[in-house]
Amino acid sequence: MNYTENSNDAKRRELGSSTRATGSVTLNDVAKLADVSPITVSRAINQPNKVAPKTLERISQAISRTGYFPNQLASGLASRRSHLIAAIVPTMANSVHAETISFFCDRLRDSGYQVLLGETGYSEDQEESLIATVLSRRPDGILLTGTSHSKTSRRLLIGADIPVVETWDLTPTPIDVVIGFSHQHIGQAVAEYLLNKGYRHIGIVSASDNRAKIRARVFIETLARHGNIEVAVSFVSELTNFRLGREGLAHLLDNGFGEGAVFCSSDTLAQGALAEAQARGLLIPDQLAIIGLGDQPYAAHTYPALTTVRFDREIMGRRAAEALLARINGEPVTENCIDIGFSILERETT
Amino acid sequence: MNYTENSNDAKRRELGSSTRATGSVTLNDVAKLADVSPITVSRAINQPNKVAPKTLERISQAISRTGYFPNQLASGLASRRSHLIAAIVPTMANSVHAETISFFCDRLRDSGYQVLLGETGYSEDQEESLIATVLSRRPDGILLTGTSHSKTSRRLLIGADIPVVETWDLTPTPIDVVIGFSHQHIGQAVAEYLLNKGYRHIGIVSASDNRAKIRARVFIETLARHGNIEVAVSFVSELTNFRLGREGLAHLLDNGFGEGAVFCSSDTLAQGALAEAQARGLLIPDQLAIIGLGDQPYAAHTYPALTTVRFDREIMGRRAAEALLARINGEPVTENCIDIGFSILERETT
DNA sequence: CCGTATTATGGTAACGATACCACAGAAACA
DNA sequence: TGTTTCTGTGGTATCGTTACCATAATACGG
Repeated sequence: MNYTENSNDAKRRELGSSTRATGSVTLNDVAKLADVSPITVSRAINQPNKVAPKTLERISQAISRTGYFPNQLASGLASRRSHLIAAIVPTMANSVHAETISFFCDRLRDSGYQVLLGETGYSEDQEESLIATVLSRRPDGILLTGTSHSKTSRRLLIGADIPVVETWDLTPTPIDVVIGFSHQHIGQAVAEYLLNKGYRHIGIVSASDNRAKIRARVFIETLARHGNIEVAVSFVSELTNFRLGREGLAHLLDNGFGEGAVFCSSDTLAQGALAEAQARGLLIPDQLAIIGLGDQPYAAHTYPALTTVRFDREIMGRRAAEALLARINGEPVTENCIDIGFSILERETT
Repeated sequence: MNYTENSNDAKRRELGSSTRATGSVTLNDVAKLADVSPITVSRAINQPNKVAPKTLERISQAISRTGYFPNQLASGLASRRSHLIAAIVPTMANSVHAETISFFCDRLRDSGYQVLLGETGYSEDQEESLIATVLSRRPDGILLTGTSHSKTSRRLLIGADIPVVETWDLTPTPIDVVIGFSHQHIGQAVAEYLLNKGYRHIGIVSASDNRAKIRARVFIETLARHGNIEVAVSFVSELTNFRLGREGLAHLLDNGFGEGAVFCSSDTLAQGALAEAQARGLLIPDQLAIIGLGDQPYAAHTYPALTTVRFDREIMGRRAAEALLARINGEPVTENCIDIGFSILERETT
């Protein structure tokens, strides 16, 4: 009964348009119009200096006349270069990551690479499945957040044989390149800073993601060792927000923490803590000192201005992009472990 | 001189491995091992219910034995479904957009679609070139921020013949579907709210992106019409931050704006303004009332708590994803203009 | 037990680009 | 002028997958 259709199909094929034709303009159409071979059009687009000026002119006219634009899927398949870079972050809802990615995109903009985004929600399992999914797009490189990955994740990444940049942390054993800062050192540095300022009654309001936990651990250890101080601890979830900061400090205060200094594991938490302290009428920093982490844009402008730990997200995002591009282009990357450092910005809350 | 190489190549080809072989496991390898045809493996992956259980079992063993994972570039090329959705935002550094994208990704996670990210930096030109680049990846759908696009952009998008969702605004003439809220109505509603509260001395600290300018215009018009009030105006850049909020309010106060109410075009600006007011010892809201926009997580917890205009980024992100998926799957989308509305949350700063 | 509907599988030809090699003609050199 | 290098271009095969059609095998109803 569908004989008619079949013969139609056959006719269509004879006429040169296949059953699966999409109607969209292809490189071939441009080539025909410009009266050159497809490969020359391809060269005109990708290596124009290898094509004679007159030919180039004819081709670019044909391109604009047909409204052609390339199909990067086909290009990626044939050239084994997808011109895609995957970026995997815990969550974009945390503005420090959003900012890093923003700088990362900026740096990539004019390189012909585009960013494939994935969120893990701080879960290693989800990271693993995300990595598998993302690798099936054959990205030319991948940006990861953190240095802690499941065995399978590492295996997949190594097997993919593409540049990998890990960020937000340091490790002596990166998969490929790591760009970040030491969370141990931050824990220690903040502890020592507070000791030097003379604080002896110290608490911490901390998120519970891996990196925050490391900072908290070293912070607590350092204070125990150097000042024989027992730290009052209040852990909140991985995802932090203003409310959790208020609640975290409230928890400390309601459980006997009087006056002293509190290290908050993010500026968001610190800002919440600040509000809670003010709501309770505590004098800052005389009765309660607060130090945050991240140097978010608002940190310099809270009232009083927030003391915080600063690290440069612009440098991290940009250098991550540069490292990936360098690796992709086969340039040697001399350092595979880049410490961007951090600093403590003393403002008015300590 | 390279005859030897040629004959090597020929030999290699005879042996079945071509010059361009990549070494990676393909569907064919799996098919051979499972002793079925490639197309059956493809079906086993994409429509497992169409394959006999025993065959399925053999294939999935072959897959895990070989460590195969699919090449989505090839898949996309052959099936004309890239399973890619492009998301274009002004900047991820603005947390309201980052959040929207986060919810958007969440909703898409288990659908097999992934997000290709692009930032326009609030520039229409950059949006245009970004759209062209992105479309060359043949995404199955695209999310845009705002409803104002260049002619070329519109032409490209319509030509691409894929679902398009515009967000963050409303328009009677969407390209395809629009999900957002009315910036005119916000300008009017905030003006009326302040009038009803009895304020007669009113200022505005506003960003200068399209949507903020529309809100500002209607705000000013409404106050002129209904209260015969001349609004003190302080415009800042497109990208807002805390500092600009302080400076914006300072500008107003230094130019003769005494006591009254100020509408800030984002909570970020409002927070900065709040700090500036406090630094100057102004009583809030008695001497200076402030209303923001966005209901950022911290807005409920500033001290005093910030009155603001709220709209639901979760709903916007999620519904945008759902609309795109529905369109892609050919389901009818009844409404092509979805107003998610907004509300004024009265807290302590007004 | 036969004809029909359904299920499971395969062969072949795309999808739209680039890699690889070959080669003609121009330019450079002896 | 003859030889060699360089420049510009094209032919063909391929990248790894799926669409389309065909067909064998099985189930089903009377």
